[in-house]
Amino acid sequence: MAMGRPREFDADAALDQAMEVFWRHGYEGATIAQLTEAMGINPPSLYAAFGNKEGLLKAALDRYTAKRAAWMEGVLNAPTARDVAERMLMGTADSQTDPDNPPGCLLVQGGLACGTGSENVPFELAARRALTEDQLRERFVRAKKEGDLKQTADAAALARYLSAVSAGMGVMASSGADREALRQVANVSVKVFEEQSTKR
Amino acid sequence: MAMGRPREFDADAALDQAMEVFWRHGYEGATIAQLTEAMGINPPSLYAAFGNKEGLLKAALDRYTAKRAAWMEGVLNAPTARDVAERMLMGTADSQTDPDNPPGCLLVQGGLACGTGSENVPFELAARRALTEDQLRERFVRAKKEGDLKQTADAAALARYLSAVSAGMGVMASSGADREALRQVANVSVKVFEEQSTKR
DNA sequence: CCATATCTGTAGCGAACACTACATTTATGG
DNA sequence: CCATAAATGTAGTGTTCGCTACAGATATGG
Repeated sequence: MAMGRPREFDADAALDQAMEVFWRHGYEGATIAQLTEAMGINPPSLYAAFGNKEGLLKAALDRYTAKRAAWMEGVLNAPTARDVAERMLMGTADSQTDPDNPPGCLLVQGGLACGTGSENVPFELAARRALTEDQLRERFVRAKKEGDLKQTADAAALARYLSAVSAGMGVMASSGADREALRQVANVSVKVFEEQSTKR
Repeated sequence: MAMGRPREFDADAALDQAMEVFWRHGYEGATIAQLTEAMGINPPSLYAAFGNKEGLLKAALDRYTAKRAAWMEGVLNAPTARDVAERMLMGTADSQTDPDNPPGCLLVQGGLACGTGSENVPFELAARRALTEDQLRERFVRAKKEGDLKQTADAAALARYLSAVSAGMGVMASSGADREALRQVANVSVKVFEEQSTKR
């Protein structure tokens, strides 16, 4: 069997560039011309590798979550629920205002409402946001078992709350909120967990 | 001076329909064809009345905030900072899951990141979100003067926090979160204000 | 009743969109 | 060294986008 001509570009490096275009302009605002230029390839290479624009988005989202996995593991490994919340929100504040990437969060501004024909893009983003929320909820269930979170605490509600605050910070960051503003929000938000924690 | 042929459609009623299209599909996802059909007019009437697509969005945003003004006044008239927060977040949870309008918040999903040529749409939305945050901040300054909010409380940070939570709830609502889920977030969020309030 | 001014509907403008046909190039398997 | 298979670059495809020219309709001012 012949194997065909090998790909000349690095798919991961190209995805990093595509990710940034989607991040900055949203799914519908990003054009194939912008994407191919940033990726350093021509349209046929893009379509051969990723199928279509939506396939490219999914691949970029996979890479986005993969890159954040290590950080997220560090968040979940914090000793207490309160520390999980603090690491989560402070890390979110910092990454959403990191000059090395576009402001905000790809999973938020990538496309909350889309036009006819792209209806599942918002669902795609929502599904990936939900994964983080699930991880947090399970972590808080564990925190209750371990006793650092009150038995009366609602793990699902707390996880949803953290998810909402992160998304809200993403909205603010996307329109220019600076790091200090987001850290203020994080600091206020964490107080909820101090009230829900057992005294030490 | 001649006055010309009078307009045959009701501008406010047409704006209500345009608002809903922008709300459901976002600025870039909404097409002129969808807008004109929903508004019951033809493109020349739209352009004569609102200039262009962005002008129509601004007019729709004006109407959106005008319609919410009465509700917002009720929020700010709550007796204490804690009650302001509760009314704000509970009302947000309800309106963002009201079956009479699209899920979520127009000022959030209308367009956080846009393509080349629509760069000021996100700023337009952000400016209007900032107005609400300003109102909240001033209300919390008043609450400190009136004594129901601790003197150590940071009015600006609390306003930003409420703004972030509302936006985050909008993100969740846009992807199908139900009313109960948003109310859970609201309930958790309000706890911050109980800690920042003076004992009674 | 006419001149002027504005709205309305039809019809279509140029540009940009996502996407692809096709010939060429570059690898592998035998 | 040839047949096969896949990626590439050029140069488009048809469609949809926001927007508008134009002619006819409908009001007012004098």
